[in-house]
Amino acid sequence: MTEGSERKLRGYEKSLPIALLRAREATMRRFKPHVDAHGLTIQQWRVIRALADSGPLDSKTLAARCVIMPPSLTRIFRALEARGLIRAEEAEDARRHVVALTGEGRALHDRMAGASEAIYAGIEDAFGAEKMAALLALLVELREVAEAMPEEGRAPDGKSASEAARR
Amino acid sequence: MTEGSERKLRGYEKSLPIALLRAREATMRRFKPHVDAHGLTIQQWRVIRALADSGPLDSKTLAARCVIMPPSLTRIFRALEARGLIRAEEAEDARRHVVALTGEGRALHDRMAGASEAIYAGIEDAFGAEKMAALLALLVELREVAEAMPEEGRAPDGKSASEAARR
DNA sequence: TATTGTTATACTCTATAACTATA
DNA sequence: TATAGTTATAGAGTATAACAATA
Repeated sequence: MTEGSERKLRGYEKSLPIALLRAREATMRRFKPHVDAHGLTIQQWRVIRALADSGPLDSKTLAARCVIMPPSLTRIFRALEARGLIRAEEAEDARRHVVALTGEGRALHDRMAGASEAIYAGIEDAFGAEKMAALLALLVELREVAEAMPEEGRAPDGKSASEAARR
Repeated sequence: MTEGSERKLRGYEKSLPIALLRAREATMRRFKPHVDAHGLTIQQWRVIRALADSGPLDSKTLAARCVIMPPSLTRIFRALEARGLIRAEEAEDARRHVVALTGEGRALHDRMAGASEAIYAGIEDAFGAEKMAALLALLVELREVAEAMPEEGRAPDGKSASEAARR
């Protein structure tokens, strides 16, 4: 009896971005105390994990992979470098800022990885491994689909849509 | 050839929180220009949608449903109230701050709903309706599972875990 | 000229604690 | 005493534009 059931958009609970947000919030809550305890922010931890997983990376790649804006990354680099966890690396292209984990950074990552895995395993146990795998696959596919989309709902040229969005 | 494949945690790409974040980022990107164009922040739009969907709500409920911290909500209320989009409502319990959409707020919501649905439909078309439904169901279930979990990996009393997290 | 990244700037949100007022 | 919310405060990230350096 919400009084006006005429135009409900899609039911707040069934909105995809909101469902993604809430699911993320609920799972992140499990990891955050662990990350906090090591004096890292969530974003800093993402950067460290990406580097541990892929080796040295440049700023642009990290920005995309960690979903962090370049200006934020600059600050995060400074903070992690000041703690001796990462260091700048030589790059063929001198424009690129490539960073790598130091030994200390790798050690911190490895130290944190165990507890992180345990938390993950707890969630997977409760949720079910097959569902977890299915969910991950769907998330990756959704991301690819959404990234491949032009701008609005259709139009594979992606020009008129951005204009429409601007006003 | 990342040089050290010994301890990979889980492969950055297969981390659930990161997959959720990236999927959300990719989909949000479709909606953001639309929300921007109406002078709302994403969080403000979440509040408006929740109110449009459920009728008047108190601060605590909105905080949980929109994943917004109470202090942020206070500020958002002020901003939306200043624009005449919401108003405070009487509550039996005088401690509660219940807000409702005004006519103007409802009108704005309805005006935005069309384009929002179109964007949504575009994503659903590209992704597939069954997958979308499956994904939503998994997300809701994951959230419920994660929320029901104690603190760390197990222990259904949720005490020792929070202590462990503190140090 | 285009690209990569940093700076500058302004704003929003996060997060915690302390406080007020109900209940 | 416990709960709901606001205020205070500090800090981090978002976002955009402007700029520097390199390609």
